[in-house]
Amino acid sequence: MIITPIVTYFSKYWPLDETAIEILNSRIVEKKLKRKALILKEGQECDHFTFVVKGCLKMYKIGKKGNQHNLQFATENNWIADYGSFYNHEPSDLYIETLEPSHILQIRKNDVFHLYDNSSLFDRNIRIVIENTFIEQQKRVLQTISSTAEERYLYFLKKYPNLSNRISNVQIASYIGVTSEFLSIIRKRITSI
Amino acid sequence: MIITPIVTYFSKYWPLDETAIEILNSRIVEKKLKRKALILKEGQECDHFTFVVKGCLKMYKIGKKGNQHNLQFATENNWIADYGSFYNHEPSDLYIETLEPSHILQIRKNDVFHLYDNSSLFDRNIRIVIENTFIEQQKRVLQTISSTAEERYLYFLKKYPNLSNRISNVQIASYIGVTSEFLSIIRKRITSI
DNA sequence: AGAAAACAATAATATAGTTTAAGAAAACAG
DNA sequence: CTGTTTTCTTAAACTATATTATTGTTTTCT
Repeated sequence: MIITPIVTYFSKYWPLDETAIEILNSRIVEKKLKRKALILKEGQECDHFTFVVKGCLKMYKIGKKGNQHNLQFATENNWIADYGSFYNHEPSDLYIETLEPSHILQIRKNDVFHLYDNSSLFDRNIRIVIENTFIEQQKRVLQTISSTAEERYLYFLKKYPNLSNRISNVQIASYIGVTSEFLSIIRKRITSI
Repeated sequence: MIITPIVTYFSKYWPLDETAIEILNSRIVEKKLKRKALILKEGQECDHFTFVVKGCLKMYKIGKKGNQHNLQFATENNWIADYGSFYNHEPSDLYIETLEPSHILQIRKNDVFHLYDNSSLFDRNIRIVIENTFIEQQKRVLQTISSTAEERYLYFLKKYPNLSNRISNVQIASYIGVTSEFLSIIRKRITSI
């Protein structure tokens, strides 16, 4: 079944029952995307939750000077969405784009609400997903206001060891909030110790 | 009734019914605190949601060098809690402290879950509170990785005009992620234009 | 009211991070 | 497989921010 990866994912928390699986299965949209495909653009409303089966995506904002600032990455078994735009029905100021050819499963907004209403299991699981994202982000705020770029980089390596072998340093630099040139300097400093 | 401020607050979203009000009223803890009172310390589990009736609180982390980093302020009609510690039942690495003599209402963890189970209205309202905090924080992450200190300060002034007249620049500096000396320089630069 | 603590401004010096430019290596697309 | 794009590194000059120290002012506590 197409939704098996999601069922497996939720089995860690509140395993879906027959009913929930059936509803979910009838409302999922499967997509295979090539590299650099956009699934959300600034100005659009984020009207879907995306689950990554295979591949890698980034969510970013474009700043005044035209440079990208990465807010989040998502790889296998991660969820990605601009929850602010989604829940407040507002246009997003973010982009979501594949960094690799990717296989994703999406649930459209209407279907998310339908699932909330028809299965408290789905509701609880999604809440956990959002809570975890929230907690991650809180740590990140604290880190960005209290650590140096080098500390942020080392933390990133420790926290996402597989990611850092998979995406370019340009993307990592944009995530930790420095230029890629400065990340080069940091990397040199670290390896030369 | 003690909980009137909370009832009024929720009336903006999903107004509580008789039942919900009664349950809530029986499980609220009222506190009057003086300045510099701690309601959460590093190492403790955050086992309460706090609603500010009157006064001002800050939530912060203490960094390696002993300096405070403000994550959030809460004034009248704001909620404050370390949701990460609360939901994952983990010790917090944050402090929550009054900046002024304050009047607060607290709901202990057990009671929060009891309320979730017994009133879907309460459940929905709290979810909205957390969602909003989450969305705020997402904006903040983007800002810290993409803006200068001066931009962050101007944004803070615009966003929290009453707060900035009420708390010291030391606190604001700690929130936007600069030293108070550098904030002085920024302020001079701004007013001299 | 008076002592103690916290605050705000300033300046000099030091460090962290950006910008621009350029070239070599690696990855990608047709 | 080859031309094109992206990535990584380096360096010099520049800008943003931290650190330390000093001083006068305001706020808080008793």
